[in-house]
Amino acid sequence: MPKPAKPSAKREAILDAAQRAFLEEGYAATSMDGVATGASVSKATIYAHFESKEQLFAAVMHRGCDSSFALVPPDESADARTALTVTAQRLMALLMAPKALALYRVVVAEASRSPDLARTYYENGPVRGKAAITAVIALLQRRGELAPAADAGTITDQLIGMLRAETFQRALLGLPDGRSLEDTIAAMVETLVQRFGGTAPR
Amino acid sequence: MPKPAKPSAKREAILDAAQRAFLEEGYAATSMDGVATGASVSKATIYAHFESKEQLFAAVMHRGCDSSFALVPPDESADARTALTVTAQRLMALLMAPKALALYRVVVAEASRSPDLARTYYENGPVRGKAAITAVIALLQRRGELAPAADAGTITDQLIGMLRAETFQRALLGLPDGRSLEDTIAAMVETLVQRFGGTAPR
DNA sequence: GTCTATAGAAAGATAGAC
DNA sequence: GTCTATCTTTCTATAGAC
Repeated sequence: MPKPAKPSAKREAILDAAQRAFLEEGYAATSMDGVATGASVSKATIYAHFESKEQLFAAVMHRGCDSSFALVPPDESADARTALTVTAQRLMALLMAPKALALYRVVVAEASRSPDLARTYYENGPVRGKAAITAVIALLQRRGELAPAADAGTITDQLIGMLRAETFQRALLGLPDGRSLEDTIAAMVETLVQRFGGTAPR
Repeated sequence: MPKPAKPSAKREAILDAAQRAFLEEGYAATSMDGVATGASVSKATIYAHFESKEQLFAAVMHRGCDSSFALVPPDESADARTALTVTAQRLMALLMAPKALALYRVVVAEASRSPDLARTYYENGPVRGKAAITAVIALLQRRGELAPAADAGTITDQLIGMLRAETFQRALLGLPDGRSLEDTIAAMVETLVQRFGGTAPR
């Protein structure tokens, strides 16, 4: 009966070691022996808690997708440029965290073999992140700082897209930084403000 | 002496089967037995041509990165909106091809263990693609259809970023399409034209 | 639940005949 | 170069004692 998700010291150690291994090596290259050693536990103990390697992977990854993407909204009084800049900085801090990058790599790699995982990741990561940013954009629109020329969701997609263009992709591939993150953010803010700026200085 | 890259029927069959396997299963989950079967060849024959699984992987993937990303430029006479739209459509056709997606997944997954591969991919894919699009942007700037407010490289990054935002990410994760590609392209074109449009109608 | 020990299958790589 | 057969290691998973 390896079902109950009761917290237990060994169980947590197994999950932690497994997460480290799966994120670093990927699913196929991770061995149960390695996880056992990493958790200072015998292999049999792992199988007392999890039915199979596949289920251990699912448990670990779904847990990783939940531990969440809290995007703190900018101060209400901030003007458009400030709000967009702060939002961008916080989003990039989330996306560029080593663990977030590793999680993304594994989810993408296993997407075809673990569709549930891909969906869970998407709903908890990108979808939540987009919702948080859309709220910021919508607020700026209501205040007349951004024109309602396009709906908030579209603007948000463009914002996120422009941010992930260079820096994120290079990080994902393990390549050294190209242009600076600050420059990318500033260019993005400028484009959105010039495009959708309402009453703001022109 | 498994070095000479002499073309040979069996050698090509091995490379083809290996490519199929690596792109579908990933590096670790691909077995040499599977490749041998897929190529209708014995395992020993593979080792007569390639020193190890790792070298076979490198050969296959580098070949895949070369077989290239030719981005045909739009007609010289096209105006900004048309040129940007056509360029976007052609770029997305390249990025969304199933093989291109599979290649990207594997390169990302193995980036930390195969830095050379990541670099090769980046130079042959994203870098070439960006160069091609930057040339288009620069031409539009010289013709006065786009303002030189930002350098062509920055505009190109924003263009690519906005395109890859939603559709590409969902495809990468194997999720069904969200908003339509046409809408994404149209919104991107509008943003860039409104932001950088020079003498064009405003 | 937790361990040691091991079963049983599959992996990467090679020997040797042709 | 190409094959069959095999070596050796490593893997997932389990049996059985405690």
